[in-house]
Amino acid sequence: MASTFAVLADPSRREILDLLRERERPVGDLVDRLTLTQPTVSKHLKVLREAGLVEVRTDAQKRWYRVSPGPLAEIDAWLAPYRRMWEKSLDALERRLDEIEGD
Amino acid sequence: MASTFAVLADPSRREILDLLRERERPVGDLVDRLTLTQPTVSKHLKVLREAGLVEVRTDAQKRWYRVSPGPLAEIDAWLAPYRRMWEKSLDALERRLDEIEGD
DNA sequence: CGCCTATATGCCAATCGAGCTATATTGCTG
DNA sequence: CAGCAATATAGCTCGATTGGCATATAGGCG
Repeated sequence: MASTFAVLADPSRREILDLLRERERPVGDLVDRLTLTQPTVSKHLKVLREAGLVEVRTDAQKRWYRVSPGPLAEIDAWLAPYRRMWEKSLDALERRLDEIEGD
Repeated sequence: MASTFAVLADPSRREILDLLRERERPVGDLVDRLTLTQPTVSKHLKVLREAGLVEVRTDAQKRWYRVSPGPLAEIDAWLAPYRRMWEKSLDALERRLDEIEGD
């Protein structure tokens, strides 16, 4: 998991993931939707691939990329022990709102 | 949320958060537990503070740091739409295991 | 006030990462 | 095979970031 956070730290890569979450896409499709050159997009895809966050399928010259969510599940697991902390805060917020509503 | 991932990308900072998750701690306590110098730890704490991931309480010369989980909840929200993707995979895995068990 | 403790800040060196342009590679098609 | 389309790689630059050492600041204490 070590480097998954580092991979997700880049906004362009998160944007790519968000696009691939909708559907599988070839590289050119991503280039059209981002304000980055094709080589830059390919480089980000390589990083995402090596981190296990996307997978490729070859179809003639096209490479169809799709999300591979495994590492995201590990991030989720890292978050788990913190989750109760903000749930507690949210509960407190809810109670406050209930109080106000009660007035 | 933009930069929260970048802040979490550094392993030292994640380690600091993990230590603070157990309990509130003064800076010197963190320095003792990490292989970093005091100025470096203070610098990481500054980054965490500015990202809203920790809060400080002053007590004479000591500064007690604790986790402030708000930004983590935002990470969790970003993950949400992906969650069904790996839950689906886990479900498939479970079904496979059930099949094997059924043999 | 002088000194000690605890923490923060300034400055520097080294490294890393993102983006670009130019070029290589791979596969189809006439 | 020539040529086009789609993608990948190489090489470069610039800016950001990490970590350390030295030093400043702030708060007790004798």
